[in-house]
Amino acid sequence: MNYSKQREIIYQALADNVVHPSAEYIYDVLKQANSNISLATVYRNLNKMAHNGKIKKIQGLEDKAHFDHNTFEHYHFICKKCGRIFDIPCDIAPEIIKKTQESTGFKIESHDIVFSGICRECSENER
Amino acid sequence: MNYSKQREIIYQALADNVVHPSAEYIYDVLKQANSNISLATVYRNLNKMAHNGKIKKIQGLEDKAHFDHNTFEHYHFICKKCGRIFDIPCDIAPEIIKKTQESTGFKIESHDIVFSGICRECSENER
DNA sequence: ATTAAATATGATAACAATTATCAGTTTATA
DNA sequence: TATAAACTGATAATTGTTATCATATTTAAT
Repeated sequence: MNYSKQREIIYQALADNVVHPSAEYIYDVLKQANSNISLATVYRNLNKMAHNGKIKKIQGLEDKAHFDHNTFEHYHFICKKCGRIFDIPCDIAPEIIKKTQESTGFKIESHDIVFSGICRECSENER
Repeated sequence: MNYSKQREIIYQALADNVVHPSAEYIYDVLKQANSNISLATVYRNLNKMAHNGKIKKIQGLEDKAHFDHNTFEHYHFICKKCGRIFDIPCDIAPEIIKKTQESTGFKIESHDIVFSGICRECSENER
């Protein structure tokens, strides 16, 4: 894999961003920053980086994929009301994985946990 | 929700099936069984049944959704080689949920865990 | 049984997210 | 600096899924 300027700015846009953006969102951000990047390039590089573990791809309840530059082990919560995605720190999973691997004989290389429900803010706004 | 013949045969096709089929797969099965069912009807009813808890929708690693008539709590493993989806029984999750709910204040309504890697069979075939 | 309202259907058009294509450009390497 | 490999922008194509709509089926009330 060669160096590429576009991959660099895509990663930066992802890392600078508080939320967990979609490919389209990153594309819009970069467009507004006067880059003449192509949407295909955004998809290509996000997938490439997700593939080799530089970033994480979040594919869960929704129709489109989201990305996360945080690669330390954590999970996600999607709010059904506002659609926001929150990080969920978690340390119980290693047990599950070990247990599962032993009982099934499967080689587990990755795993994802996606919770969904109503976030606190939306829950409070409800009444 | 009214009774419907089509929903009945869709559920049967799902329940009779060993694998975790996609909507398209169920459609093909029913087509070959001489039903003149429509693909839209398959999608409509799978989603409806998933919505009211009669079946489970698996949305995870792949590009398309899969369905499962097993509604007891369990998770899934997707083999990166053969693409098959396996059930993973699991009883640790309730702890995670309680913990997460307490620490975040989020109301968790559902969750999904998708493991991926290489299944035993593919692992053995590798050498 | 007959009717009327609600719900479901098949066929297909529309849609949104993503990927493939391809000619031209950039990067790494010899 | 020449060459091959990798990357890019523009956009066409693909894929999974949903919307539309005229017709048919189901349900409940007469």
